Amino acid sequence: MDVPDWEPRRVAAVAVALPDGVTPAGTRGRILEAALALYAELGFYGTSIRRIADRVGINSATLYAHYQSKEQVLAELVQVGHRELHDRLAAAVGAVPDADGAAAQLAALVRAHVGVHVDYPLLAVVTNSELHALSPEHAAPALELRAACRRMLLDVLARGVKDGEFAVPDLVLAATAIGAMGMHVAQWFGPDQPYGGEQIAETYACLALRIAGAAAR
Amino acid sequence: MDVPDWEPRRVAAVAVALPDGVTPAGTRGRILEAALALYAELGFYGTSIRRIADRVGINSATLYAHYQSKEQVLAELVQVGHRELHDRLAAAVGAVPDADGAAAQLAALVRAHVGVHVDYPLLAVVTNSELHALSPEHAAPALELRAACRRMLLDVLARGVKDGEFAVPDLVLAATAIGAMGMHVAQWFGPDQPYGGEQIAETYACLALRIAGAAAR
DNA sequence: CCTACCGATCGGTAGG
DNA sequence: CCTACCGATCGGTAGG
Repeated sequence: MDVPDWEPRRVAAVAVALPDGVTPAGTRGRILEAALALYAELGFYGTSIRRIADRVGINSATLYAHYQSKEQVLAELVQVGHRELHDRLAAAVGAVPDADGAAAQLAALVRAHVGVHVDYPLLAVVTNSELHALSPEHAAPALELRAACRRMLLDVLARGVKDGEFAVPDLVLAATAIGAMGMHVAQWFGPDQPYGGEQIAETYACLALRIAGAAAR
Repeated sequence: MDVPDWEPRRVAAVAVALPDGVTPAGTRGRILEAALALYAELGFYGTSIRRIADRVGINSATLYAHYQSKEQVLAELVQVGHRELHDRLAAAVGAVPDADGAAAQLAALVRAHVGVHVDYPLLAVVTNSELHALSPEHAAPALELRAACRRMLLDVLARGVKDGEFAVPDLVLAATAIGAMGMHVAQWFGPDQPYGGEQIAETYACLALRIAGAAAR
C-alpha cells in the first residue's frame, strides 16, 4: 500500500479510545487501538498490517498470533462500536418513563447518540465508514444492532405523532435526518473546535425536537 | 490491492453520471466515469488502476496517456463535485430575491443541496468521502469551494436571525446539522427505496426551516 | 493504445 | 514474539 507522506486528515486529532471494559488485555488490546487510529485516519484499505504492527512495536507477523486476519480486527472494532451505540441508546430511552412523553425520550435518545460520537469519534468513524469493507458474514451482527438503533428512534417518533406531541411531514425521513446529524459529529468533533460535547448534545437534542415538530422549545 | 469477491455496497446501485458538460470527450471521459463508480464503491485506496482500465476496456498503462496519476483522476472528480455543488447553491440562493425573506432562501438552498446529492450520489460520495486521499495541493481548490458553500448557508441563517425570521440556539451548529442532513442523502438514495428526489428535497427543506426556528411551517 | 517490465509493498504463512 | 519468506498485486515507466 502506498502511504502518502503528507498526513491526510479524515478525522480530528483526538485521543484513541475504546469504551470501558472492551479493550482486550495486553498486546491484543494494543493492536485493536492501533488499528482503530489507522483505520479511522487512512481507511481499511489504506492501512497495512505492517503499519499497525509498527505502531504497536511488534513484528507484522506477530499480529496473526492475536487476530486471524486484518479484516477480523476491523470486524471487532465495528462490532464494539455498534454495541456501544446500541447499549447507550437503549439505556437512554429506557431511563425516561413513558409518562414523561415522547419529547423527553427523543431528547434523551439524541443526547445519547451525540454522546457516543463525541466520546468515541474514531470508533464512530470506523464503525460508520468502514463497515462496507467487511464480508457479509462479518457485517451481519453489526447491521442488526444498527437496525435496532433505527427502530428505537422510529418508535419514539411514531409514539410522539400518535400522542399528538409531534408532527412530521414523513416519519422515516425525519428519523434519517436526525440520525445523519448525530453521525456527522464524529467527523469534526475534536479539541481544535470551540464546542464541548455536552453543548453539542444539548443543542442537537433541541434541533431534533424541532424536526419532530414538538410544541415545546 | 486485494479486492474482495463479495460485493461491498458503500452506495446504492445508481447510474454512473457526471453533470452535463463536464465529462471529457472520448477515453478520458470514460476513464473518469469508471473511476467515479469504483472510487464510490471501493474507495480510492480500494481501487486499482487495473480495475479502472478493465472497466474502460483499455490496458492499465494507457490510463497514463490521459491522466498523470491515479490521484489526479480523483482530484478531477472531487473538483467537479465541489464545483457543481457550489454553482447550484449559488444559483438557488441567487434566484430568490432578498425581499422574499431568509426562509425562502434557506428552502431554496436546501432543495438545491439535496438536489445535487440525489442527482449525482456517486459523485457526492467520492467528493465527500475521498477528499482526504488528495494531497493538500490537490485538495485546496475543493476546500475553498466547500468553504464558500458553508458561508452561503451561514449567511442566510444569520440574516434570518437578524430579521427576526429565524431563531436558533447556535448558528454554526444549526448550519452544520442542516449540511449533514443533505450530505447523508447520497449514501442511501437510489432506485431501491421509495422516495423520489423531489420529495426528499421538499421534506428536507421543511425540516431545515424547523431547525432554523422559522415561524411558518 | 499496447507489450513488457520496474521496484515496492501487500496480506499472510512456515517454522521456530 | 521473531526471522525469513511466499505469490500476488500495487502504481507507474520505457519504448514503441
